[in-house]
Amino acid sequence: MTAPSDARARGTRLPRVRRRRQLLAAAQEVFVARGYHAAAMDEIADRAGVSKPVLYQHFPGKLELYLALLEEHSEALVEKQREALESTDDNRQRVTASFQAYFDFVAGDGEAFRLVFESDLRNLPAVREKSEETFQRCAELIGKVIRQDTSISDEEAHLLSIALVGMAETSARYWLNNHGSVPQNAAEQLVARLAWRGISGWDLTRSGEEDGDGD
Amino acid sequence: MTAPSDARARGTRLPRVRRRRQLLAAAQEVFVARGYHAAAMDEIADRAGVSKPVLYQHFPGKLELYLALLEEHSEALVEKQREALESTDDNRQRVTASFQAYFDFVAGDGEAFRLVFESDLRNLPAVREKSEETFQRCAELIGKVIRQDTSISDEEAHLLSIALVGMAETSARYWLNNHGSVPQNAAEQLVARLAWRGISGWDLTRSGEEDGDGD
DNA sequence: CACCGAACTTACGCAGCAGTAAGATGAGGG
DNA sequence: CCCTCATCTTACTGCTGCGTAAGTTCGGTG
Repeated sequence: MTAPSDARARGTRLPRVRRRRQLLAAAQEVFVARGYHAAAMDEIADRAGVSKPVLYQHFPGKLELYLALLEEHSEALVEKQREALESTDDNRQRVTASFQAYFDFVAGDGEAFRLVFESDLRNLPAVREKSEETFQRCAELIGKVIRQDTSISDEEAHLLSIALVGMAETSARYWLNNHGSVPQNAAEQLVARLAWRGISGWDLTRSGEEDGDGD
Repeated sequence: MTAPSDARARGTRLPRVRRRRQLLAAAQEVFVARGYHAAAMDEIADRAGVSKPVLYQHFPGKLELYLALLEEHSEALVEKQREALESTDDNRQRVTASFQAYFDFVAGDGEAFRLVFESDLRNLPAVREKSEETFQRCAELIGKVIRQDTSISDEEAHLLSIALVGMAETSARYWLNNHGSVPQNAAEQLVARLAWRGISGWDLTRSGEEDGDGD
């Protein structure tokens, strides 16, 4: 039960780029564990086995350090999502792949998803914008697929995508926090099925329908 | 364009309970606008037309003040949700009512929903627990309905409920932030339809199904 | 009308933490 | 072997903002 990252080798000098990578890793751990506000620059430096001014030789301030991480992981999520949707032409498979991508993102990379989904700095415009932009880009990727294969209006497709992304994000986060009760695979499949049942064949039913009542 | 709340009557003495209510209202405005961290006790006091120590005669500290508001609005949401689900026996109607309740909650009460859904204090256990508890209670209300009318297993029903609540929360928040593009009514209906198509008749299809591919 | 207690004020202590001089240290080239 | 420059350290400053000590005003009651 020692520190998970390298506080190892306290007192070794590192070339610039290597040190920078390590500082980012240390910062991620601390920001994820404590959130932005409770994270102290001293602790980040400590965890990297280095003193505070070194941190300031690599990043102009706490905010920029945080934004670098946020940017990196936001991009990673969108990219994962894009790959998932391009991985197949079958829309049923696309839904599965898309949810899998969300769950993978949440399950991976030292819980970095908390920076993107649970930032305690959303009141800062720069952060809010980045978060929302990421969310929207994911939704837009899905919206494009929906529009492409249906006659749903742009506006409706957009809102439906938002709802689906919200569903993915929420269930993935919940699943991770209550690990152990359900394997990732089962959780993904279940939620993907819910989503697929929701959107598939949307064209065929129109606004007035009652759709039975079996629940 | 004066201050929306009562900084009016600076210098009037108020009986204890009345002052308390007013302080809570002032605090809500500031916490909603700035978030917990950026909210200053001085500003809250100012907005109530009073000096800081008065605040401390009503609440032991910033945190307790915040928790009082969080508690109040969390309870309101769960209650709204409970009423919605009890308002009818028709499950299709229940879904509509449930989403409507979410949208109403988000649309109402000076954006108090931001305290419950977008708190920048989630890293504090007390706050995290309250938020998650609220979320779970909403899901549980829905889960109970699902289980009651289907043969879905408890675990599956629970995860499905989580997904649905996530969908509601996300779409309601998104809808509010991008007001104007769609009327509340339309947004509610659209998302409710997505949800209903997702869960209704779940029993009839089983795990292996392909369910067509019309998108 | 004098007194009392609740409601309120000004003015400060104090702690945590981002960011910054100014100086030490060590690896590599001449 | 010594000079240089990048890397790193110790030790500080300054600010912001919560919480409080001590003193003031005003409505009501005997």
